[in-house]
Amino acid sequence: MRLILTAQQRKAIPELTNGPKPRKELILDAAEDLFSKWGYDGVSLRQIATLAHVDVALLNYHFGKKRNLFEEVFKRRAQIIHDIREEALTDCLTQAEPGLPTVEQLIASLLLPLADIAESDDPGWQNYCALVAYVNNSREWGKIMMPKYFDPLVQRLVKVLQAIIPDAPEEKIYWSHELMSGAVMLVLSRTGRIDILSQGLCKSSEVRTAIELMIPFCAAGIQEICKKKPEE
Amino acid sequence: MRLILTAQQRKAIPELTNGPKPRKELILDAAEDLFSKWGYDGVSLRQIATLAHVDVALLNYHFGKKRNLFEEVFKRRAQIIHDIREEALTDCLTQAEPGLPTVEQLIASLLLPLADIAESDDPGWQNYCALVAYVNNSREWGKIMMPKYFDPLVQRLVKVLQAIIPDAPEEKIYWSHELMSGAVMLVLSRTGRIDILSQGLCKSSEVRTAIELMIPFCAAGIQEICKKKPEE
DNA sequence: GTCTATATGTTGATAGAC
DNA sequence: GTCTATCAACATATAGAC
Repeated sequence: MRLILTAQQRKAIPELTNGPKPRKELILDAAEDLFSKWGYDGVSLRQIATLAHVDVALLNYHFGKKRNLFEEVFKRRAQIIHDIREEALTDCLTQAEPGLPTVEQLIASLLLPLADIAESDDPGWQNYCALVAYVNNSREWGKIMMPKYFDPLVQRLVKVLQAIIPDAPEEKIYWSHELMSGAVMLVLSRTGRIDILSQGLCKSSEVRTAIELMIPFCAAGIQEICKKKPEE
Repeated sequence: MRLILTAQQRKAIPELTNGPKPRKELILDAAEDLFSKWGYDGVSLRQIATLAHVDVALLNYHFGKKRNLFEEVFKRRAQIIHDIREEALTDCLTQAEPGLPTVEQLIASLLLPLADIAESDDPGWQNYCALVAYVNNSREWGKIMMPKYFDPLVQRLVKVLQAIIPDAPEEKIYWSHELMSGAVMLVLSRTGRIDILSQGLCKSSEVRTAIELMIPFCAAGIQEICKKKPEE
C-alpha cells in the first residue's frame, strides 16, 4: 500500500524529498522507531544516537531536552494524519448529501485511512501508529498529546453521530468512541498477542483485516447502546 | 464495592490477614502502585523502596532482579482474578443449561467481575487493573505474561462463542475478542482522556459505567461480524 | 531478615574546540 | 553544525556485618 500525500504533506517530511537526509530527520526517525517499541522511559538518548548514526550531543543541539524530542516526534506526523482523516470525513459527509451518512460509513471514513497508514510501505508510518497507541494508552502522555492533535477530529465525529442518532445521550456517544478507540489502539500496537492466542490463525501484522472487521463491529455496537430503549 | 474472596484467596494476599504486613508485601504493594502508573522502565528500585519504607537492598534479597519483581507483582493477583472470572463463567454456563447462554450473558460473566475488581475498595486492586492493561498493550510484556495467566480463560470463551454462533469463522471470533480486549484495557487504564474529551461529562474513574455499556456494545459487534452473510 | 557500604555501569545534559 | 570530553546524578546489583 502506498500512501498518497499532497506536495505540502510531503514537504513536511523531508525524508520524502531527494538528496541526503538531514541529520535532524535521521534523529527523529530513530527516535520514532525506538520510542514506538519501548516507550519513552525504555529508550536512552544514546540508543537513539547510535541508531541514527549521529553523535549524542547532536540530539541536545537540535531538540534540547529528551521530553522535547519525544514531543517533536509525535508532532511531526500528527498534522498529516489529521489532515488525511479530516479530508476522508469531509468526503464522507459530502457524498451523503443532502442526507447524512450511515454510522458504518462515518466510522469507515475515519478508520480506513488508519489502515492505509498502518500498512504503508514506509516503516516510519508503521512505527508512528504504534507510537500513537502508546501515547493514547499512557497516563503521562495521553492527556497532553491526544487532546492537542487528535481530539478536534473526534469532536467532529461526535457531532455527526449526534445528528445521525438524535435520541442518543451524549455520554453514550463519548463512551462509544472510547471503546472504539481502545480497539483501534490495541490493533495499531501490533502486540503479537493474537498470533499466540489464535495459534497463528490471526496475525497482528494484518492491521487492515482487523480494521475492516472493526468497522461493522463498532457500528453495530454504537447503534445498540445508543438506540432509544422503550423501558427507559 | 467490596470484593468477596474465598479464604484461600485471602491467604494468597497476606495483607488481608491481620497483624503487621510483611515487608515483602509492602514492597509488592509499592511496586504495583508505581509500575501501574509509570510502567516498568519509568520506575526505579529506589522509588519503590522509598514508597514501601524499606531499604533498597531488601528488594534484591526478596526478589532478585528487577524483572523478577515485576513478574511477581503481576503473578500475585493473576490467579485470583482468573479464579473469580472462571467461576463467573461456569455459573453463567450452568444457569443456561440445558441450553447455551446468549452472547451478551457470556460477555457479561467475564466483564462484570472486572468492574467489581476495578471499583473495589482496595487501591491495590485498582492499581492492578491498570497494570494488566499496561502489560496487555506492551510489546515486551504482553506476549510473556498474558498467555500464561489470562489466555486459558479466553480459550474457553472462544469455544463457547463457537458453540453459540456455529457458523462463525474462527478467525472472526479471535478478532472479536481482540477488539473487546482493547476496549476493556483502555477503560481499565483510566487514562483520563475521556474526561477531557467530554469536558467532564464522562469520567474514566467510572469503570463500571463503561463496562456496563461495553457488554451490549461488544455483544452486538460480535454478532454483527460473526453472522453468516448470504452473499459470502 | 535487615541494614551499611560499595562496585560498576548508564543516564541526561552541557561546555568548549573545531 | 558537529564532535570530544566530561559532569553529576542516578541506575541495578551485590558483598558482608549485625
